Amino acid sequence: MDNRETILKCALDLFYARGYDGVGVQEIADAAGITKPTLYYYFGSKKGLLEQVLNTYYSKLDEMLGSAVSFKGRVPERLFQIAKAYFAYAAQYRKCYLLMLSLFYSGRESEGFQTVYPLIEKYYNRIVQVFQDSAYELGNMHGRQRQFAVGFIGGLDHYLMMCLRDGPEDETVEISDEQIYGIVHQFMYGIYS
Amino acid sequence: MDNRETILKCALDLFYARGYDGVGVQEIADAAGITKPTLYYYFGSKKGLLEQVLNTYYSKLDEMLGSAVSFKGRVPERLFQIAKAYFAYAAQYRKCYLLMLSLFYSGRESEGFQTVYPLIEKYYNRIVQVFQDSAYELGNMHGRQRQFAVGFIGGLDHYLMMCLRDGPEDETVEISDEQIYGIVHQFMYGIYS
DNA sequence: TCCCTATTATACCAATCGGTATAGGAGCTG
DNA sequence: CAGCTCCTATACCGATTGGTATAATAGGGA
Repeated sequence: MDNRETILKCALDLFYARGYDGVGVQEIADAAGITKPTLYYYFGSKKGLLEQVLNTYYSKLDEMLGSAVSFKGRVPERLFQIAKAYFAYAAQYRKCYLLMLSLFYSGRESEGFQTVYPLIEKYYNRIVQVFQDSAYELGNMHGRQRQFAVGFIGGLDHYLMMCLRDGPEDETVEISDEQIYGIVHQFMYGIYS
Repeated sequence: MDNRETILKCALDLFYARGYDGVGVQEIADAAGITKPTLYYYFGSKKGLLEQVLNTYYSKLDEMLGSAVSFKGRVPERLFQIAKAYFAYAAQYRKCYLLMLSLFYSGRESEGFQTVYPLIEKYYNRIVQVFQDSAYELGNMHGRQRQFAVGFIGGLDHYLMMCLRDGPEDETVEISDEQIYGIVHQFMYGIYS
């Protein structure tokens, strides 16, 4: 593993554990076993480093979600495929996923939020599109496509955070198809069914 | 407004906008028009200041949720009452609510998370209890009370964040009973109904 | 050999970090 | 008046912040 990759990995670990603002550049350099100029040679600035961390791992989400979104079928099945891809990503790239989540929830004027926002918006719109495309099946949503998308992703995010955050460090958390099905089902049909 | 209150208010504003780690003590003192020793006289440390900010506004949530939780009725009606109280709190104490949310989502090893966690856990357990108490009505939940509670609060939180965060600063965001009813209804019966 | 580019470390910068030692003023009680 | 408590500001602490000027390395092509 070359220096660049080592730095990326250490930065992710530290940002995940203590937050973007809570970690200094020096500390990342120490963890990676290099010095600050090396870090600045590759990333230019602390913000540049965060961008690279996020972009590197976000591209994986984009891929994994891609095939799920284009899956043809009825709405429950499509949402299940999406949730499955989403969960698989979150489980595999757990730290980056949780880091993105925490940045998304952080203050609007913070550098972290501003860096992650464009990425999040991108995949939000993909999910909105899914509901949009399902208008013939779901009936008139009265413009609530966005609300559905927000509710759907919000449910997944919240569930994942609770599952992943408390799990053992550096160990893959298994989420079964039954669990995923249960969550999607609840979203579709409520808790009474 | 005395110095203590001024400091609390300014700290909340700044923490909300740029995060706990993103704001220095000096900046808070400047915003409040006092000096650092005054701040340290009242709060002892930066963490102490955060604790006081959170406790001050959290106690309101505790009150507002209290009567809603003890409301007698069937599950949908109870959840509606809780959601209503929760939304009222979030709208009224918007910055503190969103600050708590962002701290809750931040890294486990950060000071912010550790400060807010005990508070969050407290009201989470109250909601879990509601589902617990409704076992006779919801049937065997197979120990999923916690999952229901997480899903319910997660839905409210996510919805609120999207509503409140983008709204105009220092202006109350109105959330109608119809909206609240819609969200609770979706939680209970899904999006198909 | 010489040069060029890519990569790295030493040593430094001003500014800010959280926090404090010290002392002075205001107001009350005796 | 003295003495006390409450509150506040000046001035400072060592450590760390994000970031950089400079130069030394190493390797490849000519």
